[in-house]
Parts: sequence; C-alpha cells; structure tokens
Amino acid sequence: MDDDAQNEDTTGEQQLARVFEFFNEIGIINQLSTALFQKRLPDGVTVAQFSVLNHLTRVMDGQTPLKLASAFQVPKTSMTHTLAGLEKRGLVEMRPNERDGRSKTVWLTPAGRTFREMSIASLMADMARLQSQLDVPAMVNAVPTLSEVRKVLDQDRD
Amino acid sequence: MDDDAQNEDTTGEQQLARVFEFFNEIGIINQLSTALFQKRLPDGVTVAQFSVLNHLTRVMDGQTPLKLASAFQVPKTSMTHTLAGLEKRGLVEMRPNERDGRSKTVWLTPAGRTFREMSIASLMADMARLQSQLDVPAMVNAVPTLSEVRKVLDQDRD
DNA sequence: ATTATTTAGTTCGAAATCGTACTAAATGGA
DNA sequence: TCCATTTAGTACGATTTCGAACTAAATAAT
Repeated sequence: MDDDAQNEDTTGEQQLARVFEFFNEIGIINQLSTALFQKRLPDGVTVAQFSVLNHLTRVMDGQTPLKLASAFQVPKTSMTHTLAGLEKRGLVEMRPNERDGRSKTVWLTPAGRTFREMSIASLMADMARLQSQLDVPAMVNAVPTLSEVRKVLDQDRD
Repeated sequence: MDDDAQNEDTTGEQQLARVFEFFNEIGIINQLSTALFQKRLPDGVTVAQFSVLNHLTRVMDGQTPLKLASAFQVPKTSMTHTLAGLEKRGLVEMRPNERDGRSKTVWLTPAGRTFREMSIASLMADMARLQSQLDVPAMVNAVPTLSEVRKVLDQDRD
C-alpha cells in the first residue's frame, strides 16, 4: 500500500512534469510560428485576421461572429475586434442576419478572397524552404493527438 | 513531366493544408491551456510569470534576463516586463551581475519558491481530473516531434 | 400579452506583447 | 589609449487580448 501510494505520487509528479513539457513546447511553437507567419502577411494584417479569412473560405462564409468565436475558441470580444480590423481593410463585409435581428453575418469580399490567395501563395514559398527541414509526416501523425487534447480542454472549461 | 509537375503542386498544397492544420491545433491548444492554467493561478500572476518561476527552479536561478528571454523565445522587452511583475510581487529578486556591469541576475526569493510549490499543488488537482480524459502517453509520444518542430522554427528565424 | 430571462454583439478599460529607439557597459581595433 | 561597435537592459508607444458591463433583440414563463 505504501509502495503503491508513493508510486502513484511519483508518477503523478512525473506526469505533471511531462504534461508541462508538452504544453511548454506547444507554447513556444505557437510563439515562433505566429511570429514567422506574421512577418509574411502584408500590411499589418494579423494572423488572427488571416485565420478568419481562411476559415471563411474553407468552411463557407455567411457565419455569425459568435460562431466564428467558438470555432477559434476565443472570447467574442476578441472576435469583434478581429472582424473590425478585417472590415476596416475591406476584406470582409458584415450584413444583418435575416433570421435574427441581434445578429450579423460575415461575408468575404472579393478583395478578401484575393488577399487570402496571395497570402497562401506567399506562404508556399516559405513552406518550400521549411519542408526540407520539417518532418511533415511526423507532424501529420501528431495531429490526431493534438485534436484529442484540444477537445478535452475544450469540454473541460467551466 | 506534366504529371509530375501537377503532382508536386497538389502535394504541396495538401501539405500546406496539413501543416496549417497542425499549427492551427497548436494555436487553439495554447489558447485553451493558457486560459485554463491562468484561472488556477492566484492573484493575477500570469502564465508567463509562472513559467519563469518554474524555469528558475528547474534549471537553477541566477540567470540573466537575456538568457531567460532566449530560453522562452520571447523578445527581451517582454521578459523585462514579466520580470518586473515578478519582482513587484516579491517572487524574484534582481541582483547586479558581477561579471558584467550592464547585466543583472535573477534569483528566486523564498516567497517565489513557495508560490511555485503551491501553484504546482493546485495544478495537481486539475491534473487528476484531466488525466482520466487526456491520453498522456500519446502526449508524451508527441513531445519529440514538437521539440523537433520547435528547433527548426527557431533556427529558421532571420 | 406582458414580463423575465437568455442571447448576440459592442463599448470600455486593464493588462500583455513586442518593435523601435534609447542608455550604459563591454569589447575590439587603430 | 581612444574611438567604434556590439551587447544588456529599459522606456515608450502601438496593438492585441479579453473580462465586465452594457444595449437590443429573441425566447420563455406566467
């Protein structure tokens, strides 16, 4: 019993340390990739803004701000701010939501689509350089684990 | 030739999309884990501040701010700010660097050590809850891949 | 129908991040 | 030795993030 208890404890601390390490790496990668990414985006468009553009392209535009906020797991006030930036640059357009007077819908403008395509093209150049160094298959392998962790964390919040 | 070219292109785009997905998951996990973590830290101590405390405990205190900045891959101005917060709370102490008059060294105070231990204890409670849901072995498995990616990104910056 | 509650979005303010420009000390070269 | 360059850290300002409080519309309850 004593052995087990001590064992449990040790394992617990070790696991905590390992999980820490995991989240620590995640944090640094996020830092670096965001910075790297940001540098390639013209004009001071942020990564957050680009991500929304990209999402609207992939998933379909006409979504509500709240839907977008929950897709990216950010507070709705942050999404308001991001969308305001996109709108000011003319990359998205807000229209009223006909089904709900409180709400709005977000639509890509032609400029928004073009911007997204050009950004992707510019990123492809970087990718070409990074691909030789990055172990892409290993990264792809890790994605299911990451998604899993993401879902657990998501469900866990109060 | 045409086939190859087209193939190359398709693979490139697919890879870009996959790598995107990877970084996207990373971003969301970072968001959620930081938020979750932040909530457990008393007083408005930030995750960045706690991370520095933890680092000083594990790696040994007496390091310079610049060394810490490069360990966390953040600009030195950000580290100045983080350290200022820790110092104001009495969790670390800055002493002159005897080997270099421009520089300083960062030391944990007893309060800093205590704070770190209590935070860890508080996190253990959360971990107990999350451990049942998280696939910890899979996460541990992913760490080498993450480290690898981190190193590549790190070397890649201009 | 009328009132209470919930929900979508914004405004406002506080804090974190980080680039630019600076000061002061160390190093290197003539 | 003296000046130029590099390096450690900070001050300042712009931007992002996000919680709290708010407005307006929709839904629920009586």
